[in-house]
Amino acid sequence: MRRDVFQAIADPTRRAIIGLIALQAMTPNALAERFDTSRQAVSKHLRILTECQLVKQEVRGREIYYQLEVGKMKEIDKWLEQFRKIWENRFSELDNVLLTLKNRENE
Amino acid sequence: MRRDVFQAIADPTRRAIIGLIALQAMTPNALAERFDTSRQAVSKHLRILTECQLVKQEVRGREIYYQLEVGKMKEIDKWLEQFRKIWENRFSELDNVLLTLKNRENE
DNA sequence: TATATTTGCAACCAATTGGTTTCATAAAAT
DNA sequence: ATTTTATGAAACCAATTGGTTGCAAATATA
Repeated sequence: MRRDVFQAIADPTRRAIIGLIALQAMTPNALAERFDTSRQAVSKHLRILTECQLVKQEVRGREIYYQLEVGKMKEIDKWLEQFRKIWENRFSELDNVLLTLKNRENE
Repeated sequence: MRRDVFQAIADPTRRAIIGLIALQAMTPNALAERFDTSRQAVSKHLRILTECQLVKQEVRGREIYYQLEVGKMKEIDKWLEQFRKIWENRFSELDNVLLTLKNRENE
């Protein structure tokens, strides 16, 4: 079964869960209240997030607090790095095109 | 049908395609040679990438050159922004512990 | 003109996904 | 001691996914 960060963040509910537990640890029940699905569905999402180490658990009695493993998010950032270089350079490329067009007008 | 950037980058083959056409525009045939799947499979990936505007086409005779719409990648970057703040401020280490403790107090 | 090349699309298929309901277990509350 | 609460896991299901093969259309080449 493929379990990586990219597959994990593909689902909108999971992205929302990530957004919530990034701010503070939450239990499955507390999370489920925020969504329009069953607690069990949220539990399955948490299992997926756990499997790709995006989330860690802290057991407290019968409750389990889930919290984001923020560092894992860097994996996405790392992959984005190569494109960030490009889109930052795009500005100068665009500028060059505009300059060329402007120069042609002046001839 | 859900078509967003996050779903698009979930597939490893699509991520590889994105990586390739980020550097230079390529035809479906040229792309297919780089992978262990059929041209049609690559074509389907390109369709998905097109549908979420991650890719633009340039028709040249019977060939179609696909190129990355780099700006669209910023959407991922934008989503990551909120977490970048956390991991850069080493917020994840100490303060999340404090948040958890605060959470306990509130019960 | 006839043939080869490049491509997208439709039909089909097995595997995966995200959801459900039902159940068992463990901890807290009564 | 009994009941309530919190949770994960299993069985099931419809929809989606990523792949295939077999077209048809359009462009290039002989």
